[in-house]
Amino acid sequence: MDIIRHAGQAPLWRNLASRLLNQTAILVGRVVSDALAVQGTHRYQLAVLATLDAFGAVSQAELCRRTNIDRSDMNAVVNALEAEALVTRVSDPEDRRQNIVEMTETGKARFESLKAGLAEAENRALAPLARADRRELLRLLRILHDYHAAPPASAESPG
Amino acid sequence: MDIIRHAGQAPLWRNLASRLLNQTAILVGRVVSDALAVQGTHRYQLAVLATLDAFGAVSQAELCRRTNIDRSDMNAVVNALEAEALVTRVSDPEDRRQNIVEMTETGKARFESLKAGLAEAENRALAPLARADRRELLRLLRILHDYHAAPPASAESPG
DNA sequence: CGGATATCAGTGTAACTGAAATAA
DNA sequence: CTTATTTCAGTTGCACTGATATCC
Repeated sequence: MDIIRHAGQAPLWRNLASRLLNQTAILVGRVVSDALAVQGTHRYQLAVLATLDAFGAVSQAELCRRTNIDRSDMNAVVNALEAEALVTRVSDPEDRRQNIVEMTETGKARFESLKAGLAEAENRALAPLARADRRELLRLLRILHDYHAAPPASAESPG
Repeated sequence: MDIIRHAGQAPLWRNLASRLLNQTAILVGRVVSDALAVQGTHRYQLAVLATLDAFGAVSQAELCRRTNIDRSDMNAVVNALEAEALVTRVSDPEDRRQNIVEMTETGKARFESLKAGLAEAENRALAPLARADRRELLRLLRILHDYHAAPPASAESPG
């Protein structure tokens, strides 16, 4: 008799880390993206706002490195944020190749508002995991991520 | 002094489960997809072969439910597998709406060959994690996945 | 010159949607 | 008539590439 639950998937497939990561990322990502969409914001936009909040005004290239968003997409994201007056973009007088992107007061307010919705969404997304398990999951994911990710050059410690 | 490594990302962004899942899935997925590509196989194709290996001949709709691949994409995947003679597709005499998809001997051989390359790729992908950590990661991911995923209707236990 | 930046145009493709045809 | 399956045509969004102009 078949009393095994969640027997819907082939064992190999079910135990494949790559596939579990992919599927779970889609499902969890949907919860979070939906929460952001309620406030009319995109995942990429949150990345930029969070980075500006943490590091202050930086160039687009710097934003790319810190968020892992492509330079091409970053341009579009900053365009959108600028159109909503959430950030300003001014040419750096000391290096006129660069744009300095800075959060506006509106942007900061939006970011604070997003943080609240985000915490709630992540909480729903991680609902089946206890506190300790959540921390453990994040820890393991960070190890994997940092192992595979190219280090953000300008942010590395030299040692 | 700045001796913190991987300080390149904003704390919020760095600690967001949704973002870590997404990024890590991309990086790990790339390792695995590349390994499959060496054998001329797509991620979706592996999903189908693994499911057929575990459950025997089933319909396309059943494959969709068990792999979470869209019906539309599934059609294309089975087309490709059939073109390579890795599976056969015959109309079910008992329900002529359905196609019964079955692995050929060639398909079984391909699957065995894929399994070897796959194990090696997953091993490389999970390299920074010790055995216990790998098991723990899989366990946590499965909990999250199963919590959010719609259960594959026909495979659920009744209780 | 080389190297970095920002911008624009376009590619690949994973995931998804809508609708038609067929059959239970 | 409703529901399920397969199939085709098309859409959306994410990640990425190539080229150009500008500037250090």
